[in-house]
Amino acid sequence: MSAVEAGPSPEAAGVVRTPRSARAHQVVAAARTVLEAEGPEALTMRRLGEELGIRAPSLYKHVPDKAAVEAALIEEVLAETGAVLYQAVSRAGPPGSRPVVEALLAAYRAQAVAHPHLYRLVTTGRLPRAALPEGLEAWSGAPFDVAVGGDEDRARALWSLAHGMAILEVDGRYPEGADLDAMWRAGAAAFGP
Amino acid sequence: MSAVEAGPSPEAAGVVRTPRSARAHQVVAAARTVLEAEGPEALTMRRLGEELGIRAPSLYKHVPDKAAVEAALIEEVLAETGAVLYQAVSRAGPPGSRPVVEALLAAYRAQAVAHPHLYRLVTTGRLPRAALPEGLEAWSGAPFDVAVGGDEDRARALWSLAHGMAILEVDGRYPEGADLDAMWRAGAAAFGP
DNA sequence: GTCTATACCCGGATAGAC
DNA sequence: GTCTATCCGGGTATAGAC
Repeated sequence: MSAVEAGPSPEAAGVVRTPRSARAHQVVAAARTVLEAEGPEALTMRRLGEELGIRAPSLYKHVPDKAAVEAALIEEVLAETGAVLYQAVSRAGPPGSRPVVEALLAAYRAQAVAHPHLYRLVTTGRLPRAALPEGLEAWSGAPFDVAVGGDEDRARALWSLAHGMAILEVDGRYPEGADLDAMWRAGAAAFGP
Repeated sequence: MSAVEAGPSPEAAGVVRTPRSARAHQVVAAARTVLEAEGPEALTMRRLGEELGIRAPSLYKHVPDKAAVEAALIEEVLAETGAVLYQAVSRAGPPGSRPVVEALLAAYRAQAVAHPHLYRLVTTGRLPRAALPEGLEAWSGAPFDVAVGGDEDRARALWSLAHGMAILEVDGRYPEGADLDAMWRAGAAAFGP
């Protein structure tokens, strides 16, 4: 794992984004639109072709395969999420403080709930690391290090808590009447100093 | 959500398990074997037919569809996991104590790591609640209530932390050199009194 | 009541013509 | 760069043999 520090953008941290042709970019944009609006079942190559006014096989001139489209989407979302989390953390107070933990969790939850299908795509199953820019994954998670004041193990535990609450909320796993705001507060309290 | 209390078995808590024909039971057993050994891509109706020495279409005389097979598997695993977690919690010390939290997390992690494909099946995506016995889901999670001494919000946060750490570990999401034992300890410390 | 054969639909992907 | 034709694999409905 390369040493990447939290910051406002991946590029500022020395992470090199994957270059893509204009047409490939359109494919990825279409994929994002379809996935966000209609979910993963709708994300088919035929559907992406439709969206761009061409036949599905033609897509393969611009993009290697479906997995590559998804990887590109994951790259976009990791970069955006990392930036949002960094913003939240850098405004809330000194590293390691309770307000920072609260701000980080609030921002994390908001991202997940606002884009549930994207959130699942990025966080579920194995990550296609080979297709992602070196260092991007670590950079996007760096705000958690800031929030806990540097302890790696605690940072990973806090990230795990955030992901657990986010994915279970997005997947509708909590019981009907559960007070999710109160649960997120309890989570912040457990990691607040 | 019906009021279900933690206990050694779902039946003891008044949860009624779904009845199934002997042949249907064999189908579910085969599904478990295939899924555990080879993962979700291998879990196809044709493959289950092979396993039982019949053609795939014949399976539909015993089982409504593939989703029902998965739901039956989920039911089995929820019952088993709930029992294991109850065991762990009931031996470790008084409800709400730090040793109980540690024992619960250790048992939870062990279950997930021992059966990663089953763990993903049960915890990923939406739960097919309509196909599950009333109360089973709540019963299987009740040990978390015991572990935190009754606070619902804290119990849900602890469950979320456990799931977050378990799924990220099983999915290989932590960086190469991460000390996962230390992370789980940090998680327990956050929720230990 | 149990199984088989057949067939349909869908989705990913390739080959080769224009 | 786009097309058409085509293959493959997976879920599953139907018809009918025994």
